[in-house]
Amino acid sequence: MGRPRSFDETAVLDAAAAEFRVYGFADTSTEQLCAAAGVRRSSLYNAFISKDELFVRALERYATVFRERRAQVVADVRLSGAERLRVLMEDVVGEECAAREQGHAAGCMFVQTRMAPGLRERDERVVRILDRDQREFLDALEGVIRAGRLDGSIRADADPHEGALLVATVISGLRVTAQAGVEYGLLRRIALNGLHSLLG
Amino acid sequence: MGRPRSFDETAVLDAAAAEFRVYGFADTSTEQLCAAAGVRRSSLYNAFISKDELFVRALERYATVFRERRAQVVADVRLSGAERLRVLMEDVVGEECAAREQGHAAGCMFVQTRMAPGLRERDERVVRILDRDQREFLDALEGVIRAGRLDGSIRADADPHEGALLVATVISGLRVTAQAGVEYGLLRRIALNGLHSLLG
DNA sequence: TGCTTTCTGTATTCTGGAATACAAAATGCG
DNA sequence: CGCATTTTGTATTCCAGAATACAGAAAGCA
Repeated sequence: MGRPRSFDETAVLDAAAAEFRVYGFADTSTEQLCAAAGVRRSSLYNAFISKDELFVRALERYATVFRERRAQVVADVRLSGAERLRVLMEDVVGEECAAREQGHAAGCMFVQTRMAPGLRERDERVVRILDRDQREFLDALEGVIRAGRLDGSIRADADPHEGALLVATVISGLRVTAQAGVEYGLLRRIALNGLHSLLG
Repeated sequence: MGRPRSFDETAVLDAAAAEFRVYGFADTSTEQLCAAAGVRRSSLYNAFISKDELFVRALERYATVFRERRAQVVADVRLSGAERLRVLMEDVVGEECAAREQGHAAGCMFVQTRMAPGLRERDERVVRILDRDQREFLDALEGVIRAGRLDGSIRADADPHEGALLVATVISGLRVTAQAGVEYGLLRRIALNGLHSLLG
């Protein structure tokens, strides 16, 4: 059946996503992608058709990785609703700070892409992925907030839909603020203060 | 003295900033800039040396416009501290929603630029502008929060420095969330909920 | 040992868009 | 008017980086 692939397709997608989320689509060259993934250009173009196509697939991959990580926390019934929210925030802050230690910012493919109209127009799949992920995330958050209201860890007068949007907003904000070089502890407190209307 | 400029330099910078903040540096072509500013390419290159140079100057301009708008609100002693914060949020939400009516998103040159490492590296002035503006904004916010604590409109236990960073974070988050097409009233409530730890 | 497919490596083409070059008309000023 | 400088308009150059081409070597499998 011919020589098999010597590289792992999803590993390449992960590497590509890691580059894209930091430098954005336009400022990531194909050779940069090759270097990051440890794959020759010919192989890259053979496996994925073009830079655009690779981007879409990397975005898909990025979305599923995130979804799974989130699902872990969201479904963790050992934690109260409030605790689950805190862990989610913790993850974001940790990720950003860890990335900063390595020199560059973590970035976020969603934030990057959402702020780039050109990218969204280039391929309708991009919009679909973004929208689907956003909706799923908000739904999950709503569930957590409802759970928190039941177990008493979240204010009873908190609107789940509104609360979910607030959490998402604060997370996006943190990703931007983190670029300015705010230290870990402070960033963490900001995150919690942002959710004050939920956590009381 | 030769033929004078037929266009207003700052008007061009405003137009350029308007394009950049929506489409970002890479996805804004020079002819797009010419069209937006109503100026021929030759004139553009004559007045501003290059696209890079134009970007830096547009960013500078963008910063001063924002600074002045903010200063208006921040210095308005007729309003309580809390009210001033509310007006600042209101402005952001209004701007984003107004832009959406016109089809495209408002975007934000600061958010765009801060999330683009390539852009920051291209010119040290970019970093300087970003940092200076951020510091100024945070200082102004700190002042407002202190004032609010004195006039009783803001919780006495709110830390000014932390609070300022929270406001800035929520604003950045709103700019991202707004891209997802959240309606005005909801966005407004999110903004206020984000400041709950300050406003009580 | 063939057959097939992927890999390595390098060289080449293609292309969008930034930047330059002029020539000629326009405009203000002394 | 004559000088200086900016505009208009088009045509051209230039370049980074995406994409293609292709010739072998490598690797699996029947």
